[in-house]
Amino acid sequence: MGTSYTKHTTQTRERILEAAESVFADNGYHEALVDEIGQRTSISKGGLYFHFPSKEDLFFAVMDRLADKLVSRAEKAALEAESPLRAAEAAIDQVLSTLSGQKRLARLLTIQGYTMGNAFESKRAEVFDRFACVIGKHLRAAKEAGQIREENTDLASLVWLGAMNEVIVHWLFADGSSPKDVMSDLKSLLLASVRSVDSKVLR
Amino acid sequence: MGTSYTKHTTQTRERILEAAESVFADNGYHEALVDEIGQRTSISKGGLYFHFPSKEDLFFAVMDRLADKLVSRAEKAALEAESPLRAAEAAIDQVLSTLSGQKRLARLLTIQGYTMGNAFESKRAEVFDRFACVIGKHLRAAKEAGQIREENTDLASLVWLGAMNEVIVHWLFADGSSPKDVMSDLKSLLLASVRSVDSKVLR
DNA sequence: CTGCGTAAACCGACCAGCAGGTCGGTTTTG
DNA sequence: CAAAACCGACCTGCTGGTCGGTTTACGCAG
Repeated sequence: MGTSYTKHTTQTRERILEAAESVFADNGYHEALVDEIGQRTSISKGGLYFHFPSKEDLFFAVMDRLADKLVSRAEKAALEAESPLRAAEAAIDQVLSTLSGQKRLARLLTIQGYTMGNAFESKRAEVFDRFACVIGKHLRAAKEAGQIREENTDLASLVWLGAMNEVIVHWLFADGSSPKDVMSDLKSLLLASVRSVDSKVLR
Repeated sequence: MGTSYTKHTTQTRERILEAAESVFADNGYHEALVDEIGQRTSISKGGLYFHFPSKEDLFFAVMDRLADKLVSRAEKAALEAESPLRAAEAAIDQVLSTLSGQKRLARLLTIQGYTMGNAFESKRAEVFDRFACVIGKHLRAAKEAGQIREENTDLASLVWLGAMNEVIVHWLFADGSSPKDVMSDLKSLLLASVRSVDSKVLR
């Protein structure tokens, strides 16, 4: 598997990423100290900077890694679904239930991610877009399969994503109901938002 | 109207808030310089600190002021609606169209707001909750009026809010379609998510 | 197997400079 | 003439990043 660069190096990088993830998750970007990552890793600052050129790059690497994990989970779950719409459903289901077990990760992805200055903006866009694409793909398929009424699937995936995000954020602050508890309600709301109805639209 | 504290002082405070708003909007919290606020105001740092005890407090004041403005706009718009559901619709309509004309404000409320560390978290929760309440109030009324099917109106308002937020954020990054352009699609999505249907739910 | 030399990996004391906050003094207001 | 309002040079803590030096890993010759 390509990337030989001594197994040891790769392991160390991974160790750093792991620790960094937790430090960033706890404190957000600015309040996270490089030194603390060093402490938790038992790697000196110099060592850290041997593997990553800057704090910012390290942060990006952490986010990428996280997004990779989650997106692949979501897509895997989607594969096992028996219809496009179910697939989209499964994707958000997966993300929600994963995150609801890991407050810190949830925090990192939704709130802390922002805690950088302008530099991060495009990164946040990138990460969120990846999720939006996963949802969008299945929604588009669902449209072609006639499962949904909504034409604007891009917008719909944005809405779904935004809804998820807000539910998570809300849970992070007011530790009331966990995302798991509202999941079924949430899913029916989101499904209703796009599903085709045969009845006349009344209002 | 209470707050006499010399008209002059209040004016100055307002001037500071105005400038601070624009500086924060441009740069986010961390990258905003107190000195720059001083520059744009022609008030020295000392003067600034006479009116606000810290940069953080100043930022909070800016956010509060902004939220006040927007919420009252939304509620005013809701008043003129002829049904609860229409009122909820009018509220988000108002917010979206206001923000779509002011990228910088939109930025401040959605993205830059986060750029503080943990200190801001509760503030962000507070501000967003205020919007959620406005929506929630009308949604609840709509439920009682039988206009909507959805039981969980709290969740629904979260979903609406999250959707709006995401649409705005997306527009801020990829400067494609403005919120105004997608507004009608968005509204039908959101309405569909809660509206009562007479047809059987099929899937 | 052993020793050796080179380069990768790692160390940690130190630096730099930035920006929030202070404070003694000055001006304005009433 | 107070007291409020304002000034702006200065201070200070903090923290990302550096860098010369040390240790470890590893290929290779003897």
